[in-house]
Amino acid sequence: MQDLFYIKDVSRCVGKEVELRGWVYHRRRKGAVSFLVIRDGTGSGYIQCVFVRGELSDEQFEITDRVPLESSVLVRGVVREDRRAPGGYEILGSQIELIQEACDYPITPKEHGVSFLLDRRHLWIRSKRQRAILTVRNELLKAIRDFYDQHDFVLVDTPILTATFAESEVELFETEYFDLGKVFLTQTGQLYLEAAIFAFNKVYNLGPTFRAEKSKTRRHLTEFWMNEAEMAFYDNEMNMDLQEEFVEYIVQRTLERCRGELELLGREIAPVENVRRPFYRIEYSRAIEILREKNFDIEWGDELGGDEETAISMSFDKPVFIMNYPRGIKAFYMKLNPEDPRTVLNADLLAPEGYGEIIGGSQREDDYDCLIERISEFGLPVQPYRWYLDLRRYGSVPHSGYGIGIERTVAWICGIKHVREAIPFPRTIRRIRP
RNA sequence: UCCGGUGUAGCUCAAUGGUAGAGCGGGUGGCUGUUAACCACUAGGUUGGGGGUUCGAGUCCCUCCACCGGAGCCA
Repeated sequence: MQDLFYIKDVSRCVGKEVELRGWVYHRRRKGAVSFLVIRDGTGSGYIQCVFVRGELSDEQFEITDRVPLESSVLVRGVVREDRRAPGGYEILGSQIELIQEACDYPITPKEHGVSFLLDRRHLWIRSKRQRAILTVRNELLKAIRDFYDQHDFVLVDTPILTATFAESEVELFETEYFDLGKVFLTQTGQLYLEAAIFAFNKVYNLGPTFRAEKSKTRRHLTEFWMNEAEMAFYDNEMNMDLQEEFVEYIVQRTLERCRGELELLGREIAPVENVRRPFYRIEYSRAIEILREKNFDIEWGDELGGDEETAISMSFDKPVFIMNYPRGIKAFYMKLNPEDPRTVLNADLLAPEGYGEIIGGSQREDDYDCLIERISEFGLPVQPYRWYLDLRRYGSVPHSGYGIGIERTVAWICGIKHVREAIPFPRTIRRIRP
């Protein structure tokens, strides 16, 4: 097969005749010279093609002057360096073929509202900013997989259709499952990862999860991606140590590979560079004190809402763990704190700059009887958890794990305020298309 | 579900209760180095739907709808 030319390789092709295949991003004409900026989706992805009347047929020159934006074209020409060209390289075009003429592309180089753009998300992802964000997402996911590979974790894919549910109050999407009644789209693969540590010791998953909550905030999607990890013989401290190493790695690796994208997005780089161990660790009780000092009307035992999380995360210049929440507001599977049984051995990690919770983690209850008690404390039926309880009967060990929200992490790294731009095709309460 | 906000040209937005406009985009023409090019001309509207007040409603009132933001809940 013949090698295709890609814009990302342009610096290696100076002086060569190339065949560029891509889409018209921008068009200008100055008299007998017309300029087409073509993108092909590779690298930074844009190159200026220059066409001079007389150097190609009138018919072809006409195409360069008329071709609508986002039409697909093939351009033949010689690559050269030129200071006047954006990016420093351009193609002096000798031939152009219109592959398909785009008709009335709806997204123009001017401003559009978010609603308009989300209705055209299938086209919007071609834009510079959206490509930058999705590139960061891609590099972040690669960094996540590499981290686990380097730390002897095994990828265990957890099911999306499930019959059990881990946290009672969360609303789930339901569907009828043949003769077996109602099943749910998963909200977490954690219980399955807990089973898998007995086979592989350290495991992780990476995939979509679903919440039917009617949330309408910048932090929520109904379908979002989560990475969860579960480690045998880890206590809550070791769990936090690992999360620090993990977050530092994925953030710094992504920064290293996506500095250009972050600059394009206008992201301030210093706070991202500052994401280095150690992070801060405070008790839930201390968090309540801090909030009361800031005049929040909050009592020990209350949930931390969005505003509270923002206030705490703004108080620290690095991510901060909030440890040992009251047992009543966290999930049944979390191990009670032996030093203060009013609380559990957990930690939520809040990203700085007001981004709020990106990780929730805990040590799990590993004692059979305690777990049964906790299930009933939450008013949950024991039957669906029979297999999960088995794990406490056949070689139970102390273990811990966590889950990180991919879109929230992407939004934080990119410095964008809404998670819906951090996923290619967002699903929200009001949006299922495109 | 609750609270707040917004619906005017393809898009982004103006318009004291008194003739519905601009910029961009589209179309036509001009320009031999443009950088969101520029210049000239041009087409484009049941002001979200319905009802009401008024001599007169984009503007005020009622109602419905759609969307946005936030709360609750959560990653």
